[in-house]
Amino acid sequence: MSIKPAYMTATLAKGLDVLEALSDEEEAGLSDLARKMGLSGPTLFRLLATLAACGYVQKSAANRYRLTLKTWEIGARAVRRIGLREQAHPHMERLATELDETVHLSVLQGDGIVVIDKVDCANPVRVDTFVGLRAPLHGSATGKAILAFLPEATLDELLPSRLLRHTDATIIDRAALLRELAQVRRAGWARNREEWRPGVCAAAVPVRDATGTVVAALSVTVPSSRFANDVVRDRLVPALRRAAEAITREVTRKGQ
Amino acid sequence: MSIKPAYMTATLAKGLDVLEALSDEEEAGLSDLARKMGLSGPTLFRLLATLAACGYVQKSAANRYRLTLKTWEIGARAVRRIGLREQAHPHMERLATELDETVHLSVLQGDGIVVIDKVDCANPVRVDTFVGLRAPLHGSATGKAILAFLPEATLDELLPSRLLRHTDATIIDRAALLRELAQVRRAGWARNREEWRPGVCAAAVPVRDATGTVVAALSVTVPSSRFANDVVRDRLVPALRRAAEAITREVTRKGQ
DNA sequence: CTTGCGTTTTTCATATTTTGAAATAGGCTT
DNA sequence: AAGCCTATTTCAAAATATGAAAAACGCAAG
Repeated sequence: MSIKPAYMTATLAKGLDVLEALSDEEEAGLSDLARKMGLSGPTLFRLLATLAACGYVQKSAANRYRLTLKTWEIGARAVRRIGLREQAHPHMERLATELDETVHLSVLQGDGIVVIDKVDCANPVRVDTFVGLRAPLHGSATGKAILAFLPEATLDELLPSRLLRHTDATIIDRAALLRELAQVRRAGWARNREEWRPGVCAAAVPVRDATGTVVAALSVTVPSSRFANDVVRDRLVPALRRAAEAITREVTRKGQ
Repeated sequence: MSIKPAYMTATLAKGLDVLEALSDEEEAGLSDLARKMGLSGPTLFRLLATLAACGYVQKSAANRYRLTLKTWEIGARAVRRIGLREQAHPHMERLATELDETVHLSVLQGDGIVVIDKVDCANPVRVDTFVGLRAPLHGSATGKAILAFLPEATLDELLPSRLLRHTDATIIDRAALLRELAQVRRAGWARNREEWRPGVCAAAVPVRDATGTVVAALSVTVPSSRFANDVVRDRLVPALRRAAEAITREVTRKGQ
């Protein structure tokens, strides 16, 4: 993974790659991993020993390695610093109950969005998601709701020249996406109709902080069967908007 | 941080230390951090460049560095693999409502416990905690509830020879702690009376998986003023126990 | 109990990488 | 414009990481 800019300590990069590789699997053996990553046995052995010594990885009696929760712990502090989550949560619960749909709070992270909190609905027919889930910017309602309010320069950096196709409905034409983003800006909400995962739709609104900057997005993720246009317009979007505004007020109050 | 066992690639260890150092602060400048960590400017510069290239760190226009959510994202997958959380959450909500106290789900991680989920109570007088919080094994109800059911060998490894004192009430005598753990085993629940943080008490019960192994602990964290003995015995503990059993049943069912 | 294969761990000489001093370039303040 | 602090770049020296090969395991099958 990752490009190689001028200054780069190779060993650290390799170690981080190991971390990432491990996060893909329940657990892994040394030689398997070495093959998969193109590292020599001894090298990976030492990287893993270091990761283990630093507490990022655990080695079982059977010589299998797995991630500990240390990365998560470190990251949790970063998430906590965003704040927002505690203040948003009660509103998300209310929303999930009112709409009986799964509600997500997500933020921009790298070239995608990441779900930092969610509240499941009671409805047994629901989409499988989880806190920590990453979604593409151009293929998610959340992504579009955030993209639409970004400075143009940032947007250019974030959008790759070739938008990846995930389903038949994915918007891969840059101009078309920009048109849609303009529409999102006008309407104040974004939608995703099976553009990333078949059968999955969503509606999202931006969440602003006290200064009016968009810092996150609030969304409901809905199976296609329940995503009729009028329901979205008359039920989902108004409720989302109310919740987002309530969150902003909350943050503004708490902020001072 | 961290000891230096035989096999250890120094560069990776340094890079990980940088990650940890950054997690302590909102953001940091290069020279400050270099001083604080005892690294030379250029070295830290390269480590940060690598961390940035790999997406773990972001560099602002003003040359300030801060963690991204990448560590959290990686860790979130590990947490997700534990499962448990989704299944436990509804029971935790019920418990928080019933008792009007903050409920935590925590697991063993390194030489402490880490909160992997929580549900706040409505009561405005409550203890400040957060998902991702780490607590000492011997100074928390959760820690004791987990310790008590560990194989003796593991327990020996986990408990340092000198238990750290956090408050006047902290149990720092190993023999006393072992006696208390025996008591926890007998009673099936553990308590913490201001042993870690002044004013903060808690009661915890172990959570077992389908095989009967203790995999987590469920706890209520309560300000001292509400932690009367009879309340704990008659109200908190029975409710905790019911919830923990319900979670175990849930996990057992879902597992097959 | 032995043999043998696959894995992990250790050793070690070599090549590479990392390192920090010093020089350079930016920024910001006065 | 001068001064001070921080970030970057360069570069030769020094420390480190590297992988081949050897050694140690662990395990399954004979």
